[in-house]
Amino acid sequence: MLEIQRIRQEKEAILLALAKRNIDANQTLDTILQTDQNWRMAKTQLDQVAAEMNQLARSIGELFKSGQQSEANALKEKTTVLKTQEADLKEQVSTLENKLQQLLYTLPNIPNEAVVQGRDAEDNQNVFEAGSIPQFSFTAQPHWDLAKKFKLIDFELGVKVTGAGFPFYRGKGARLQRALIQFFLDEAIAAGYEEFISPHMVNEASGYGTGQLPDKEGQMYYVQEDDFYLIPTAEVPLTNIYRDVILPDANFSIKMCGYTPCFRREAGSYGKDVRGLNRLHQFDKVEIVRIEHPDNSAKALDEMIDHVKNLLEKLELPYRILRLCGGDMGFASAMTYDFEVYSAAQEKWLEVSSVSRFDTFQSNRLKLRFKDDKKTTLCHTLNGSALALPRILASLLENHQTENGIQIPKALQAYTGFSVIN
RNA sequence: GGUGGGAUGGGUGAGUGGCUGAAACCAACAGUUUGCUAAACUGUCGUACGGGUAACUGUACCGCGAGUUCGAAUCUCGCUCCCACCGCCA
Repeated sequence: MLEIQRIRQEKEAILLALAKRNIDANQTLDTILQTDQNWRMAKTQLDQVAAEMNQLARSIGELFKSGQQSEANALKEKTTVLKTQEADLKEQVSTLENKLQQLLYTLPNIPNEAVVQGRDAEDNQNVFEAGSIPQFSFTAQPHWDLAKKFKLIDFELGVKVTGAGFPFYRGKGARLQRALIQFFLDEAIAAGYEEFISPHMVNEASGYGTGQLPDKEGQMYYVQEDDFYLIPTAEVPLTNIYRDVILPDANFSIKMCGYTPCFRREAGSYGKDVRGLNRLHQFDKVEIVRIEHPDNSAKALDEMIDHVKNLLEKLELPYRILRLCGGDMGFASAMTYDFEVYSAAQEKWLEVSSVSRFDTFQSNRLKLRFKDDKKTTLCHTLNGSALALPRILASLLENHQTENGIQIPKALQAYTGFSVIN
């Protein structure tokens, strides 16, 4: 959520920045500013009336105490008019406040200067590539065939027990999965992130805090009976640890990580790239989250990128990094780097990580601030996948397949306990 | 699920209608004292929004929402959450 003060002061700049998302926010911003102005006017009036009421009430109290009944009663009469005025103004103020809040909630974050305008994934900038794409002397198989052949994943069983997009991992597939989680967590911990095991369901306030609500309402699984949402990413519980928190000084750098399953309804995306592990309703992910001083968030983002790079290199996977264009960025993000791994058998790039800075967009919703001298200032938040499992698994299977089975990368072998799947 | 208790500032906790934005203590911060540390003493010490260049000032907030009243942390109603015990379950 953008700060209203900022919209007041830098409307033009915001407009320009939002244009990178292909959004013409001119009208929305005008409505916001108009509503804000009306709100302020009503608020000022309300404050004045309230001050008058307080004054009167005090006088009446004193009169009663000194036994001046009739004078007190006379003053009482005066309050009736003020009371209706106050009620009126209160109504106005809260209506305007709600309206403003709604407007602000639906406005996405403004992209960083480095982000280019663009419509969709086509316009993303390729900023880095590493690793070599394997050449096979045989016909490479896609992971869903390999998974079946080696009994690693059972999609049909998942359909039977739950539904599409909820696979079973079994045997070496399950162990590989667990090994990856452990590997990712160990790497994150070594990089200074504190591990958390978090709830897998969150309340509504948390959904709003990180921006999933109201924007992605229909994309989360919802437990009506208790009003809980199944988390779509560990970002939600981890970042919300710091909802309504004021850090005592400006000297902080909070690094958290956590493994959780992630639940996504993926409504509307049926039929597209959903084969095998490419898109699931439940998947596993290790997330890294940072809360930083505004001056430090650019550096933090770089560190996170290096961290993910390092993971992919240890897994010996060819990958590239894209800086997302305005149109392809998430609602809350100011700048996002996507990591894509090349899948040799599918012959396409698969997104395995998304690393973003949110600047003050989340912290403004979260009311996450720090004290700087006397002032309270909004923190910056960042997060990234490090990493999401299914497509990593898919590309491990596809890229590391040989005629004698699937080779496990060295760095993982200590975790799996086996070096080949055959 | 049943019964009972509770929700006040960073923490503990007082406060049953006006003098309470809120005692006291602890923590924190600044200073004085001190050979150092400690102790002692003094002061500061919530958040948000509005107005003002500023000093400052107004308003709101004692879980949330309504209500009673000239006036509510305090009274009434509804809700939420927490704790304890019992039951059930892992």
